Amino acid sequence: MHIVKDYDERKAEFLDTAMGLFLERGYDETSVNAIIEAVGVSKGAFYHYFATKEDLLDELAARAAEQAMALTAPVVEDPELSAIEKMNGMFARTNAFKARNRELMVTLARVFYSDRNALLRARMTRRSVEATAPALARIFAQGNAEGAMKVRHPEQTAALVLELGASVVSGFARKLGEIDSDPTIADELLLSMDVYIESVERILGVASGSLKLVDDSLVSVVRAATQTKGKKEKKDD
Amino acid sequence: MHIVKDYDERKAEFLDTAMGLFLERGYDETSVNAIIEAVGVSKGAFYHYFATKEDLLDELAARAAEQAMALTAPVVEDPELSAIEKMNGMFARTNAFKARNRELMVTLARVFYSDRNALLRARMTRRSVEATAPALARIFAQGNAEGAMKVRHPEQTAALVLELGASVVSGFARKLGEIDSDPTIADELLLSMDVYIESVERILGVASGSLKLVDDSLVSVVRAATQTKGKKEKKDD
DNA sequence: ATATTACCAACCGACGGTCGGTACATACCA
DNA sequence: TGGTATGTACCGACCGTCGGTTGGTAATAT
Repeated sequence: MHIVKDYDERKAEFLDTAMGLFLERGYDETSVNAIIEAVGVSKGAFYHYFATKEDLLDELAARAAEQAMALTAPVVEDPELSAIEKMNGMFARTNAFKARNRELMVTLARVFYSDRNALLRARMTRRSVEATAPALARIFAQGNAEGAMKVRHPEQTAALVLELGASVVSGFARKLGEIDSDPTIADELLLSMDVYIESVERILGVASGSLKLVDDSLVSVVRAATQTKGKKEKKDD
Repeated sequence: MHIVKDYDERKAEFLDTAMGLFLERGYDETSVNAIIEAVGVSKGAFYHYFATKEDLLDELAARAAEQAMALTAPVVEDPELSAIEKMNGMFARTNAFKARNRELMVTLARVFYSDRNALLRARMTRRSVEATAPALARIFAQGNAEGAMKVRHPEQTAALVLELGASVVSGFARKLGEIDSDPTIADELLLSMDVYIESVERILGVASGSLKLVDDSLVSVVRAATQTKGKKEKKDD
């Protein structure tokens, strides 16, 4: 038997399947054999498309970063919006996306939870910081010009804010994983989020309360995640 | 042949040797076989002391965090000092340590440079944040009481500041690794450091310029690192 | 003498990756 | 229209190495 497919189609098939498995079981714990079995092809086919297993991981991270960019591009490029409106718009868009893809987000939280996925996480964070920082820096510069922000070094600050966001998400997810059935954890998580927002406001020198980075939809995702985790007591191995 | 050593002594031997190899070649790229060969013992001996390879990594991270704590403890516990003095004292001590152990620091920068060491990095960061955050939170509370700081949630903010520091160091090290022989890179690194300090000042609500987190000794370490990197063009395989 | 600890080294299954070869699509020539 | 040449998608047995296991032995303590 010998099924032949279009190059891009097959490649996407590998990428999608691998992403699913990585989210499920982690990068290290997902073998190339598992991937080719899931796709239904041979080992040779895999190495026809990717030089190494890590190469696939890289392409995955790049793709994710691209998609994240595409999500916020319309807001970032809108000349009508003020810097603060752009920031709020960016977060509103990503929050809406998170709410729309609740299950994916809860699963993705797991990736960020476990150190198992440290490599996957590092790659994804780096790629998305690199992709997003320039646009964010431009927003900061605009904010300075508008008098709404006081950012002395937009580029460095943009990277810093994004890295900080990744750290917060990481700690966030860790809490999600560590709890067993603590109903108050959701509030604690939202508190962490608050601290992050206030910190960003202070870093940028914007008025307190002007950044609206959390909305009801994100809150509901958090609650859904905590409830999901609370329900299943020890379903894992 | 059968060499018997004291438990703690042999264990420390494993830890030290493994640390050296991890710093040199990375965690994943250092096999258990390489470790036992370097120590000069059998595989059974290794697994007599550590349940898994990751277990060793954990103990390594814990030990590093402990050492970092011990370094700053005298300052943190000094009742004579103000909160800001404590912070400056903590950094001064760690900077002095870095200056004293220049080579180790340059090597350590490599660990933070490459994604190869993502797991090692994640573990070390997590451990040291966990170990340091409570003390830092107490300093923040003290700063609030003294009227020098405005930190609404000391514990969460402490964790955030430490995570941010780790991110900055990470980006820092990446730059060190990416350059080939750019003499201006040192200035760029110090600028990043400046942005970090100013960000922390803003997050804590302290007066601008009151935090002295960088001194000449750290600057000299940075310069040494950039020069070292600049000299050896492509010695690595 | 016996139990416990410290260590040995052969061995295991699974892993990431390689390689010589095969099925298939397309293009060119008759 | 049929034959053949060429590049590419794919196959699957195989390789060395990995983390980890096991059954045992030498040293020490009781």
